[in-house]
Amino acid sequence: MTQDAILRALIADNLVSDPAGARGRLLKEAARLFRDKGYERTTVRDLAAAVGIQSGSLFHHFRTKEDILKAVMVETIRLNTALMLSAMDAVHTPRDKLRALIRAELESINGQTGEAMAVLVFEWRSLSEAAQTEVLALRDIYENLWLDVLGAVKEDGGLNAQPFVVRRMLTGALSWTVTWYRPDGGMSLDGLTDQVVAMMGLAS
Amino acid sequence: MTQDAILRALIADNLVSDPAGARGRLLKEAARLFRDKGYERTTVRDLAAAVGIQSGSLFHHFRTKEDILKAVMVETIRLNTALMLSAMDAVHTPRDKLRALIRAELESINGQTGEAMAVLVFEWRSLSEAAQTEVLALRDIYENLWLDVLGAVKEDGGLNAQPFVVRRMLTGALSWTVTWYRPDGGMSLDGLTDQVVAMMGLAS
DNA sequence: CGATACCAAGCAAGCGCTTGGTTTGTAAAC
DNA sequence: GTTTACAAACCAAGCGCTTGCTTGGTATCG
Repeated sequence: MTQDAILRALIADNLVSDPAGARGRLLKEAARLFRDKGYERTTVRDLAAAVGIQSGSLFHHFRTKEDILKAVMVETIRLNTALMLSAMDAVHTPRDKLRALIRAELESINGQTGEAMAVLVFEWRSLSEAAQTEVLALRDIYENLWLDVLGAVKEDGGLNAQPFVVRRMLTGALSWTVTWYRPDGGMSLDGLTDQVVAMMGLAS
Repeated sequence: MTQDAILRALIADNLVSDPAGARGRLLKEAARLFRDKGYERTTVRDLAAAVGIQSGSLFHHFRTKEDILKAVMVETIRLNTALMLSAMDAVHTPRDKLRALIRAELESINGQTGEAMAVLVFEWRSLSEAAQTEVLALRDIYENLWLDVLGAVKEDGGLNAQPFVVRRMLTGALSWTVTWYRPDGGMSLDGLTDQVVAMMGLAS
């Protein structure tokens, strides 16, 4: 399945909003504003202006401002979990799977969904505790996938550290690329993936 | 020099505030509040209450709320640069120096100055651009130290990736520990350092 | 006596969100 | 094939509250 096909399937199942629709457009603008200015500094008036409506009209689509933040996060996790599962199907050795995971996460962070992924990392604390719990449950599938693959690579002798520590280190390292990596610079996403693999002493 | 001696020297030079004084106590509380609730969600009333004064009285010590954030960041960088330079003096091979840097940064993040370090990472965008530029200049010494050591390790054959990429990956990975690592859990700071070194395929 | 540290009170601006009413799209009823 | 019905989408206005910060005055202490 292509990335577009995956997106369309999720839209059909009502798991993510169509970016062409009013709700989807709002979420896209919200992700951009939340990343650029932070959730707290972004006002409902900013959000409304970004999609060309009055601030009060926002509350026809979302109950609260926080619901918008939560929707950005939930839909991003859903999309990226699907993309990641699909990327895994294409390869078969543990090391290839690890590379595929790294590559897929770098693409999430620095590609189309990058704005929303940055929000997921940096605006986490702006969610109420109740919402955090909800969103966390969605991340479990995603995280267990990583741990399984890292465990297999370790079995294989390609890793000396503990999988759960490595996963957390990679979460930080890969998320952080959003602050410095520019896809249109001198290094491609594949090149960046190579660097991460090389850093782990897993030359391919 | 012990860590305490370094701190005292900096206080004497007026480069960081004495934690016993009014200003130092406020900065300590500010770091804690900014980390726990975020800069925007922390009000000047919160800050004042934390040190037991009226909100208006804050502005006798700091011109603006942003000045408090900036002071937290500046003093933290000064202290940690000094600690890191000192840690480097104790060892001599490139690999030992790298380990010392990793260990020192983990200690900055998860030890005494952890609250302020988390603020440095997560509240960066809350600084005005002018203040960001100022603070960035201070980080240069610190960062060049890393690049020199990583370059030497690469020369040594202990590294396959590019030093500047590795430094950025490590920045992310080590900063991120603040979200999950607990010093009072099952793993010591030295153990965590071991894991990072092992992950890089640099078993010691 | 003068500087330093603080308090009590409150201002102007901006915030999330509500309200009551109008437009727009759609589909059944005649 | 026009009319009627009705919900969804939106606007204009503004409420109640919180925000960072100011002001004028009062303790405290070398």
